Amino acid sequence: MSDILPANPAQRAARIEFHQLFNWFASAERDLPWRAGDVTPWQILVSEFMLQQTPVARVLPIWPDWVARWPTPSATAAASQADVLRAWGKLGYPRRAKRLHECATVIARDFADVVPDDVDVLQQLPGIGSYTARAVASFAYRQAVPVVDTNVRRVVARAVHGQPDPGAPSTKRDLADVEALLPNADQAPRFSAALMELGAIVCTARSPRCDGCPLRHSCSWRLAGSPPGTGPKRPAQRYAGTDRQVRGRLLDVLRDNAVAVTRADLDLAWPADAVQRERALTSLLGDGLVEQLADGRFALPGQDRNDSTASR
DNA sequence: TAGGCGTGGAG
DNA sequence: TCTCCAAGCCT
Repeated sequence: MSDILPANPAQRAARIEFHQLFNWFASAERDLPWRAGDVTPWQILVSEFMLQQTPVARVLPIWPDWVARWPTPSATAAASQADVLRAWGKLGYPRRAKRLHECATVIARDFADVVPDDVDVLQQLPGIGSYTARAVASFAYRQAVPVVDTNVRRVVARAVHGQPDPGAPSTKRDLADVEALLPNADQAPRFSAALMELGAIVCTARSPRCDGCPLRHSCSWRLAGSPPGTGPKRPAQRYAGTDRQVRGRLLDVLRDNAVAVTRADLDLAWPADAVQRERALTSLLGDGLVEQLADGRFALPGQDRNDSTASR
């Protein structure tokens, strides 16, 4: 059927076997709750925030409770930052939670509580970059825009370009690559979802399951004999002992305490290195993820100061 | 544009 | 144990 070929005949040279891909997706698609039919654009946006650099398995237990508690931008905006940061829990990169809250505030205030459907408008919102803007436009609003995440980049690198791994990210080139593959309007969102799914569960970074790949007969990388990659692009990002770990420890203390804590409480979270601890705390204050009260204690921003020593 | 930013599971 | 990596964004 021509309707699932690339819209431009010249682009058909790009070797993605659409029928195979769609057929595979029809049976292999994971039953993820944010893909259900009654999910709103805002709730899809929430899932995209959570999925930024965080595996599906970790988002799965958080998202349903979150969207039940705060179903709309205005409901989210009405919550305190402290409540949002606690609900975010240990998903990681808590700045995302703060930006999600800011994003909700802007949408409630400036967009009548309706998530914008324009990629360029979306991308101006806090915490929304190229990928997230396009994911919302495509998955929530069914637009035929390219959606490029790390999975798509990897699948295209292999299936189309015959490379074991994607090159350095280049938004412009990556978008052009996927644009050239995109089927016509109706099929585009499902195509993007299928490509991402393929990258997530078959064409994986570490040990691709090529035997079960719907593109195995046309994949350029496969046809080239699956030459090995050259290792990670970005040098191993260590975690143990870094400021990020210290920030995580400090924030963990604050999440666990309903009342403001003292500096001594924070010292216990990272006793070994006072200099590093102070640096981490300063950066958290700078990021607006922690605030210091007039009495010197520390709390999550907007937290109730329901403590005996609080003057009021 | 390179590097900072959490966390934990898999190999 | 240790390394890699997971639906990125921001400066």
